[in-house]
Amino acid sequence: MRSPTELTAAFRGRGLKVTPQRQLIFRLLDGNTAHPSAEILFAAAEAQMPGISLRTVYQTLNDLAEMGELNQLDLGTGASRFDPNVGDHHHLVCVDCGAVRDVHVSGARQLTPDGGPQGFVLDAPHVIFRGHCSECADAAQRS
Amino acid sequence: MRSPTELTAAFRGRGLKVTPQRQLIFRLLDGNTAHPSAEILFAAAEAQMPGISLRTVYQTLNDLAEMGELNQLDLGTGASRFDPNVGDHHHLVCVDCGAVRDVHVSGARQLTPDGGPQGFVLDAPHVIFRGHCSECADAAQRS
DNA sequence: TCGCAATTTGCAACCACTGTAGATTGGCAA
DNA sequence: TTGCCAATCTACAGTGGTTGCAAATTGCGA
Repeated sequence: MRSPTELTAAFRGRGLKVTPQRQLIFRLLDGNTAHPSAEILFAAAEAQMPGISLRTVYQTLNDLAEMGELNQLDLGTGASRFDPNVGDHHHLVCVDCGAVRDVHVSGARQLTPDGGPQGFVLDAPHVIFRGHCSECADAAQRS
Repeated sequence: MRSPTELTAAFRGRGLKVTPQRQLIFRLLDGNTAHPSAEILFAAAEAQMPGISLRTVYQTLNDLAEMGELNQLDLGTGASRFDPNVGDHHHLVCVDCGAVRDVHVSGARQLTPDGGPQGFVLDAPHVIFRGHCSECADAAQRS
């Protein structure tokens, strides 16, 4: 995702308006590596701008995703997670608490389906490592 | 997933009962490579057993997944997809129509996160290739 | 500064899925 | 073979995540 300033220009260039609500969401996402859900972002936004609606958060996230500024991830954690890092990377997912961490995986770009793409026109592969984060593994150990 | 006959024994062995509804679902999944959703399976089941409930389909799918006979896949297509193939393989997903195809990917097992597992205890990686299947790519071409 | 299209908000609706309860039934034990 | 009872089935309500809609508001180019 580009900086809040650059996004402001990008939105205007598309005929989209730049509202205080959107600027707040830009700032909340800028440099955010927590892979927040819409609800989590809404909670953070509400703390700074009481009265902002969840609907507006969804709307802006969808706009950003459509512009390619944001990756929407479906990792089986219940809600979609939003990732402002749109570079080449992959994900570690804790199946207990839903924590998500970015990771680089060398060799991932070179992966191809054995036997060819089966007629599909394919994007780059996405690698998901599921498991238990240290906190959850520790908690399970103790119990 | 094992054969319907073996599943019958496995269910009884766990103190679970084998009902006509469950046997039907076993048969619908046996050798099924379509990665159906619960709704799709329900529609197929209802055709052969009018009156069967969606709740029962979910219940049985959950039981099978818990027993490790079925993989539940969250691929961002709206609903969970169920895969009776529990061997080592990966997936091609059409982002237009939601079609899913099994693929083998040589080298996938060897993938690891650069910089180590970050404290996570990890399962085997899962590789997802998103793209457009031939039908959807053709349809987009024509329009 | 104006005007209008884009946006925001609140709320209803929708989809996928799960909880619950009462009626039913598989399957073991006698 | 029968009887019992826990497991199951169905119907329906409820939940969580997300989108549709309409009325009121507002950004921003002319």
